[in-house]
Amino acid sequence: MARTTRARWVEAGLEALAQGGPDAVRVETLAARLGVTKGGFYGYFNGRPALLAEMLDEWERRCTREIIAQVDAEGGDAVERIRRAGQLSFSEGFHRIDLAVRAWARHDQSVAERLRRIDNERMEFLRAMFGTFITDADEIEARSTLAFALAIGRHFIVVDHPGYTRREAVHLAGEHLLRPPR
Amino acid sequence: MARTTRARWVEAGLEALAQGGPDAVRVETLAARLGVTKGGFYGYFNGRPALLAEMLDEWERRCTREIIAQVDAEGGDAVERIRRAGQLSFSEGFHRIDLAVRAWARHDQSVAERLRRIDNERMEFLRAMFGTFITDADEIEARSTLAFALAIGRHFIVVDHPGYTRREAVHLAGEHLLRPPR
DNA sequence: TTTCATGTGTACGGTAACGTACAAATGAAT
DNA sequence: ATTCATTTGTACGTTACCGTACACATGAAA
Repeated sequence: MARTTRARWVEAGLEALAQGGPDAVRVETLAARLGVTKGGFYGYFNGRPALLAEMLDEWERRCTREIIAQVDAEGGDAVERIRRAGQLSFSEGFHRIDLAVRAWARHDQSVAERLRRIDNERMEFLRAMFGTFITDADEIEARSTLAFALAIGRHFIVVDHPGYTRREAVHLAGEHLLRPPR
Repeated sequence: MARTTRARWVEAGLEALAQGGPDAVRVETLAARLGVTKGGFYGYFNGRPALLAEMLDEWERRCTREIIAQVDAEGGDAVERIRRAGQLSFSEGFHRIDLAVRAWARHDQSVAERLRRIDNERMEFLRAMFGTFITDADEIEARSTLAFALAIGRHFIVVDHPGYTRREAVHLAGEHLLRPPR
């Protein structure tokens, strides 16, 4: 029967990770959420660490394939593609897991290495896009770094923007980066 | 004898927080690190949650007072002050706790509220500084947001900057924000 | 229908914490 | 030196979790 269950453990794990960080990924807690006991778990996974590893595999897979392919598919000009990449890479549903992985990477070396691969890909994409309307290498690097930092940082900053909604403020910041060079 | 011990529990707690997040703040672990048992702990604190609360009090105190006062004391022109504020607010030793608190705030409402107070103060400071050489309100908000995002985001991004050191890349990004408006 | 593999529940033992109670140590005041 | 308050160590009960063992259920194949 329900042999889909393996993927469901991973899915539940990612959900728990997004909500409460890696320490919230507890075998028995997940089991309860799935409406089963942990009985079956150890048939699928070689212990909790194995689940965590598979969760990261799954997350990495989602980031790598889906995002960039989707942006390339839709096309558009440089500015349009940067906007889309930003919107996709850090859209709801993705970013919750993403941010949890980032926090996790800060005190786990092996997670940090996986994240480096993902981040390098995204950064390359940003450089390529900025490179379509900026020639100066320093400026490409500066704007790419700022764009990435904005995409991530905004979720870790808890601040009011009097006179603006949060969305507006972030939008202004994004537009600032997309202005043509002088 | 050692009646300073209360502050030492808080200090050890902040250290553990910086290294491993709030879940690493365990009474018995801290005790071991302090070379005592947890015997005395419950004389000072009304349980683990009370320690966490006091840790946040202490962190908040340090952020609020020390940083801005120090910047105001040293003076300098606008650009100089922004640089100093950035360097101080997010300097080694401070930022480790800071980043842990940010990650924590993402799944704890009460922590998020404390962080909001701190972040609002810092953001006000950034706006004031940018306001000394920029008049357009939108641009002030955009640059302040980007500056803050850069200060925080850079620690959550794991990326290589081919041709640049990490430091250089961040520096380029910072300088980009400090350029005079057109 | 019987057989069989597989997934699941139950039960167990182990570990790491929390928090409490109380006795022992220890520094300071008289 | 004796007393006292404070701090600390030890012991205990409790909870939450890990991982293992094994019996039971159940759907698919013979």
